[in-house]
Amino acid sequence: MIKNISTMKNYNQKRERCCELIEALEEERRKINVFQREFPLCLELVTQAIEGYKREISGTTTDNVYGQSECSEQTTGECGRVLDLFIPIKHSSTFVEEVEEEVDDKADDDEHESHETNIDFDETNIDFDDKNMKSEWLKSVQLWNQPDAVVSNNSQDRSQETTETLVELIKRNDEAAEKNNNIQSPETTSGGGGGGGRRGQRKHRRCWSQELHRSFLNALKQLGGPHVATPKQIRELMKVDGLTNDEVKSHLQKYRLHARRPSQTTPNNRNSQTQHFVVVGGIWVPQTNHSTANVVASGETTTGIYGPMVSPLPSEWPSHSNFGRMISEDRSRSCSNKGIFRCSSPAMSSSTRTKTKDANIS
DNA sequence: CGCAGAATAT
DNA sequence: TATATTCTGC
Repeated sequence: MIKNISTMKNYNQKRERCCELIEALEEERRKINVFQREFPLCLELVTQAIEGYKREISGTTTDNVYGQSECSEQTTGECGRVLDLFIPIKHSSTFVEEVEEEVDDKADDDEHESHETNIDFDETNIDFDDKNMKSEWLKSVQLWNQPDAVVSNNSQDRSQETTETLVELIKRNDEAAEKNNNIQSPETTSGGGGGGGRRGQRKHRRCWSQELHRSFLNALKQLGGPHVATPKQIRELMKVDGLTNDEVKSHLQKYRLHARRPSQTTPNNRNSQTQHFVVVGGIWVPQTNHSTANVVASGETTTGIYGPMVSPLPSEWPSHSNFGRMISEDRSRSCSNKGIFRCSSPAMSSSTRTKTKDANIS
């Protein structure tokens, strides 16, 4: 009895969900269509997924209730994966969202899904080079999430795109993502009118596109380097709408970490403190010129953002790279030391800085 | 309190 | 690994 009810309910849920997904997928497919050449497989996969779902809600009704997992295997190998990957795109429908969130949470807590209720395509099943696939997919997903901005943007450039690589597409995607970010971040606040609250709900991940990062670096530069610049200042300088201090702070933290590590690759016999300086200097002075760039470039091939970020944009930097002009802007914080900072004693490392600075002020 | 930075979580 | 969140000290 109860079982039946819950079963029914369950089924309806799934059905609803499928419809939703189909719609979403179809929309997505339209979008991918534009990139058909670049993402033939994606297109295919999405198409298959759609078919799979359609079959699911039309044909195999009853089995479905119990046979969800079966479907994932049988309907299309991809189907399950596709769904899996698409789940994160929660469109509207609070209900679905609710359900999915639970799933998410559980999955978060322990990757081992024992809840029979839902579609859990064991991620571990997916062994073929899904790792790559997935990341690619995710990127694509991001892409499709973009408002038409991307589409138009891309279709516009399309002619040249023929020769462009995925990477470049993705870059473009990044840029658009930035726009998107600006839009979506403020929306985080309240989940709509009602009871409100809705526990923590992590913020949308800010994606630091190249543009954004460049802006960040630019601000950093103007402020006198990663060690003197404060998140707030940076944010103000960047003038990016929707960018929060926390985000900048986090990014800055990461940046500093990256800035520090590569230093070890450049064994600078001195003490570690000296190292900081050299390297940091290298980063601050992103001259295309090899001697300095070297420090960074040779150090890390890994990141792709931090090292490369500096060198690949030669045209950008030199133009405003008048380092002498330290826009000392304002703020008590970023005062005096600016000009002399870099040449000042190595002893003044990041940790010391704050105190020194404050001491100077007070 | 707000901010910055480090530490930790996801 | 990249970003978010929390913890601390000022």
